[in-house]
Amino acid sequence: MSYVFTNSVPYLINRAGATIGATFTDRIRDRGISLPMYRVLAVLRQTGTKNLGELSAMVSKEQSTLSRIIGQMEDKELLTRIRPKNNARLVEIDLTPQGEALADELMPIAIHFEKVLTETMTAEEVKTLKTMLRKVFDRIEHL
Amino acid sequence: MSYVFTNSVPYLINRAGATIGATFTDRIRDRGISLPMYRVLAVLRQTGTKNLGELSAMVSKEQSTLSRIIGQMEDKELLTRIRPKNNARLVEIDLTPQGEALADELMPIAIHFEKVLTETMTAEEVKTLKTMLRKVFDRIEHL
DNA sequence: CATTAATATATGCATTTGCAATTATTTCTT
DNA sequence: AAGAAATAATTGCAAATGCATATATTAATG
Repeated sequence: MSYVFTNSVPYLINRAGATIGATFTDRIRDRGISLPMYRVLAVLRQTGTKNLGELSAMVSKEQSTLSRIIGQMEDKELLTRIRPKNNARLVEIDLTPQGEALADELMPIAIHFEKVLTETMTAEEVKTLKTMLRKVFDRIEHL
Repeated sequence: MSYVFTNSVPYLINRAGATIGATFTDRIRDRGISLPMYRVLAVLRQTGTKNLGELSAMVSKEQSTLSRIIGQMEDKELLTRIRPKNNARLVEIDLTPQGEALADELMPIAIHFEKVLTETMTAEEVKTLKTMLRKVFDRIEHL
């Protein structure tokens, strides 16, 4: 079968991702945070303490960009950055109570997105979609 | 079932999309074009003449950003920008022969990506993945 | 145990991006 | 047909981004 760009996996993923991201950004703008900031809140709320490198991998942002985002979030007192005494090249990033509260406040929006995006799919289709998205991600290292 | 951010559709889509994009960018850097530029080449090669608004929708980039990207590509003589006589608020964008040649040159890379990303899936799984990505995109307007 | 290598984060700087406002053209209304 | 509204593209500007480099700390090596 011939290759058609607008039918390719990267194209379809980017189109969906960019559009969801723009819409979510609109929805959280009034809270004064950006989409990458939301992702940081959500990851930390879910998993607890992370250092910058781990967070960078989880939110799919360059470490240098994320370093600055974390700095801004620290200024907003959404999180704290502390260098552990036993290994001072790391920086442990933790949500403050305000950060946790904001993450909790935004959670219903994210739940709503998930619901609307998947409500016309069968449970099986949702499962396959997510499994394939993980598989795509895992295949990138073989490119 | 409880909501888990890193298991959500937006998270999984963004993670896959951002990582594919970064990898593809690495792969085309030596040709002197960016990922958005590649997408413009690929869409125009596939579909022919487009105006800015149409292109913006197809490559999922803000019109203002795309306007500048198109300007750069015009400088590189990859495409032309013409205001049609019959409707001069539009601008018709077309690949030059050099633009077509570059699109053709990059096509094997895109084909390779598609192959590697999907080669561990069944045909049925690929079909479901793509159908669900289109469905996700279509659902965004209901958010 | 002193040097070198490796790891983790942060910063300098040029480029890219997105929002808002602007310009240009066409369409609608009366 | 004139003025208002709508549509399309562009530009000003501040903020975000990514690459390269710098800084700081820990680990490895001779």
